[in-house]
Amino acid sequence: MAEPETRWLTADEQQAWRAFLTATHSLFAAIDGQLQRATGVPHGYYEILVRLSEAPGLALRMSQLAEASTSSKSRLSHAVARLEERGWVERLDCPTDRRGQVAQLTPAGFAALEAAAPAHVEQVRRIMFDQLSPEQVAQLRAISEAILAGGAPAASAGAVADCLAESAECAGDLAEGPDEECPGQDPANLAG
Amino acid sequence: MAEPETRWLTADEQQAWRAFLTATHSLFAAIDGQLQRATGVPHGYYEILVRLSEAPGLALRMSQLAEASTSSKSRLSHAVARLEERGWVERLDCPTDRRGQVAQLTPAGFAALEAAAPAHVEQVRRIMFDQLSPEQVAQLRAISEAILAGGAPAASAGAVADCLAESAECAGDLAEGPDEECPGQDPANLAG
DNA sequence: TGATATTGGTTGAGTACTCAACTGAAGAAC
DNA sequence: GTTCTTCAGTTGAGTACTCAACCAATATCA
Repeated sequence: MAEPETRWLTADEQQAWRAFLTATHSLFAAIDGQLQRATGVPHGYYEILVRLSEAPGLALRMSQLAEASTSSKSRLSHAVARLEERGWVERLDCPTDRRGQVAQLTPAGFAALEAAAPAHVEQVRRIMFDQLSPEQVAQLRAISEAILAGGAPAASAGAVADCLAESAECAGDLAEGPDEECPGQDPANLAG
Repeated sequence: MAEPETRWLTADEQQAWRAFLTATHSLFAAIDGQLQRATGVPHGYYEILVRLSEAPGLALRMSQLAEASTSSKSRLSHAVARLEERGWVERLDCPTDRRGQVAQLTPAGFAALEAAAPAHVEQVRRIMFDQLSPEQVAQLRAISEAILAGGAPAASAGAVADCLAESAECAGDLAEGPDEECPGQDPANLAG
């Protein structure tokens, strides 16, 4: 019944871990700070707006939005409440399930997102991509996916795709968003 | 006077960015959750204890501890106050600068750290290192250092080393910590 | 049909973090 | 010395997140 011997980190692992901690900490501080100053909302809220902007009808069921933005239901509920106060998001009853709520991006929210995106993307690029070679970008992606695959409890890419598809069914009826000029047309540029 | 054209992310960059966001989010949630359940304090507090445990005399000036744990002065002040309530850290007046405070790890704090370390390190290993090849670990470290070097406003490794050295001068007089059996003896294993 | 479990989402309390304002000591300028 | 500036650290207000408790609607199943 001996305790399994702790597998301590090697010196290399330790240095990698600390570099990772420091880098991510300062990276997120920089990303969040810029968004907070520019828009008054934190990065997590921006992510919500982006996910909505990419959804059919600019709308998603709460639980699916939660998954898509890697957020707990509680956190999302609080966040959407704040965004609703700002007039950037609206809550609507889901017609197919009376328990459900659908969050929809308003025109004002859409405009705010459009206004904030260039500076945010520029910041992401400055802080991260300008510092990395294309090979490193590919490596980082592979590393991230390996970590995600390794049981860390979060939405897989597949699950996210699924819920976007599912939500169309429910959100389709409601949508009347500003569909033209939608940045969602090129869904790969808002940098979540 | 034309706006510089926004350098939008390419599809590859976008995918890397989102994978990175999702992976770090779930990784930190897992790390923090485990520590919170096991010790009742968040990962940031654990980092503070680790830095103290590695410092000469188990003590550091507040500002240097702040740099070493990539924390703002305000955040550190709040955190140390909480740790002091728990009896894990003590605040002492700095003998060479009457403005200064020195935070010192108490025996109870040391014991708490010692008790928490194995499970924490195991968690870091499970979530991260078990998922990555040695090459990927090296890559991640290089990537992290590149991001850090690229102007993200945070303490460089050199600055941290400096402040550990400086603090010895001030903390030396006070120290009477549990120096034997100190995990700081092998400073590469507590996984910050 | 009616009892139970599950799902979708909200709420409130507690905690941590950020920002700006502040105190008091140390250095610098003169 | 006396003033001015900077530095070290704390404080309080405001905000976001977590957890657990909760309500209401839907499935499940006898």
